[in-house]
Order: sequence, then structure tokens, then C-alpha cells
Amino acid sequence: MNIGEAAAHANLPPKTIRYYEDIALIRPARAANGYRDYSQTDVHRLRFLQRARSLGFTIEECRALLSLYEDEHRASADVRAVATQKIGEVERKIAELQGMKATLKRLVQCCHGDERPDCPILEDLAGGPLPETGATRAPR
Amino acid sequence: MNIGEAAAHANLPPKTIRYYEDIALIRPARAANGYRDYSQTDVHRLRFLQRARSLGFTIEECRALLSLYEDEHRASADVRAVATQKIGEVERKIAELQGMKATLKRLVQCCHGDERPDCPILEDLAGGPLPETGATRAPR
DNA sequence: TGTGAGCCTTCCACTTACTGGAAGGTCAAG
DNA sequence: CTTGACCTTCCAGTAAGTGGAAGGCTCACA
Repeated sequence: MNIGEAAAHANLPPKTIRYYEDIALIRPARAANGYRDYSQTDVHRLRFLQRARSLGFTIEECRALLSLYEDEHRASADVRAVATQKIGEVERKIAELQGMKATLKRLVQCCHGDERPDCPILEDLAGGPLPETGATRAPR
Repeated sequence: MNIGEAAAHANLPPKTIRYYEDIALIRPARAANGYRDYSQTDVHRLRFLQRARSLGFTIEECRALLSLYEDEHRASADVRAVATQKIGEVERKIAELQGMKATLKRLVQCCHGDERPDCPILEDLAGGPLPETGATRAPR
């Protein structure tokens, strides 16, 4: 099957599928005319990738999961460890975003939001929490 | 003051501050020896940027906020609108991450996590939700 | 006077995971 | 025979920095 059909089956854009081939996540056969020719197995791999990416696994994690998937002797504990770690990362991101949201909401509530020039949001941005002198820490 | 000291005051790495200059967010003076020379106003801008970035505003949003900050006649409603929209974006991201987390937790709970090779996590990744075309599927 | 540490400078490359677009080949329908 | 929908490759760009090389400046210390 051509890339367009494979893309429809895998719910991925053709460009993304070609990119996955570039980075050696998949190696489709080629038809006589030079077109990529995807087997059912290829489509299966693509769907695996689509699903794993949508769950927040990075490309390299997907690569690892895929090789575990194709390893007949893997231990399910190995996969579980990857997923568990990912849950932790997702939780940290959620907490960070919730912190942002709380601060933004507070700022918006303080702001009268009219035509006057004085704005508590800008004042907070300008004068927000200070590091004590000397502490160099990169924000993330 | 030199970039290192400005970095400490602003809680930003020197590299990032140079990058902000590259993209014209800040224009420090130069000392006779070619070193960048940051004024108190420059440091103030840098701290504004650090704070706004840490709240999730993009560089371009920071640029807009900064120009509002320096516009004596801006309306506070304009700033409020930017912040309110950002809250919406943050909320959408949180919801997405919570969806990921729920799915990952379900998968981890289903996985026995031992030395056996069968793993519900991989099975789900391989056979997860399908787009319309092709195989039968259960809706999420 | 030299020297070494620790600053500072510029420039280039790399990161993630694609996405857009140009130039051109292939195929089926009308 | 042409048109339009596919397909191919290659190049470039995105966001927001980060890492490192190669070299200049300053200051304390011997």
C-alpha cells in the first residue's frame, strides 16, 4: 500500500511517516516505481508509534518500546518501568502548569481591565520574586 | 555591570541573555573593552522576561508584554486579554496531560510487571484506538 | 614581568519532532 | 493528451535555547 493509505490507517501525516523512516523507525519496501510500499506489519508499527507518541513518549522512548514489543523474551516489568517513569514526568508537568495557571488567575483577578494604564499584571511581571544576589539558577 | 552579574540578578543564564539580545529583546551598552554593560533598567527588563517566560508566555508574547509595559498609555485591558488567553492555553495543556496520565495509569495497573513476556501495555500500544479506516475498533 | 583563573567575546552546530515548499516523476480518468 | 492527485527527494525553518571551540581581557599573585 502507498504512503497515503498507510497514513490514513495509522492516523499520521505522510510527512511524519517519511520522517520516521529517516530516523530508522520503520523500513518499508519499495515498489518498482520507487513508491514506498507498506505491509500490514508496517502499518501495525506505525499505529504503535502513533499511539505511543500520543501518550507522550518521546521518539527515543518509542524506539525502545518498539524493540521491546518485538522482543519475544522481554519482561513486562521493563515496559512497566518506562510507563511508570513517564507518569512521573507527566505529573511534574501538570503540577508546573497548575502553578502557572494559579499565578495567572490571581494576576487577572487583580487587574481592573479597563482603559486605565496602571496594570497589576505588568507590575507583577516587572517586580516578581527576586532571587537573592548570587544564586544563578536556570529556569526550565 | 557585566553579563555574569546581570545574569545573577535576573536569574537567567548568560547564554540566554545573549540570545535575547540576538532576537532584539534587549540592547545593552558596550564597555570600552567590548564587554556588554547592563544598566539597572536592562536588569529590570531581564527580570521581566524571566518572570514572563516562567509563567509560560512565549518569546513573542514577552515582546508584546514588554512593549505594553513601556507604553505609558496602554490600557490594562490589553494586558488582561493576553493573560486570560494564556490561562486558556495552560488549561488545555493540563487537560491533555491529565488524559495521558489517566491512560498511562490504567495501563500500568493492568500490567503484572514481572518476568513474563506478555504485557498489556505493549498490547494496548499496538492495538489502541483506530481511525475509521480498516479494522474494527472500540471507541475510547 | 609572567602566569593562571575566571571572566568575556563571536560563531557554529545541535537539540525535538516534525512541517512547508519547490521541483519533478507516476498514474488513472476523461 | 491533459489534468489532477498522488508520489519522490531535498532544503529550510520552527521554539528557545544549549554546548563547545577559539580566542581576548582582567586581576591577583609570585
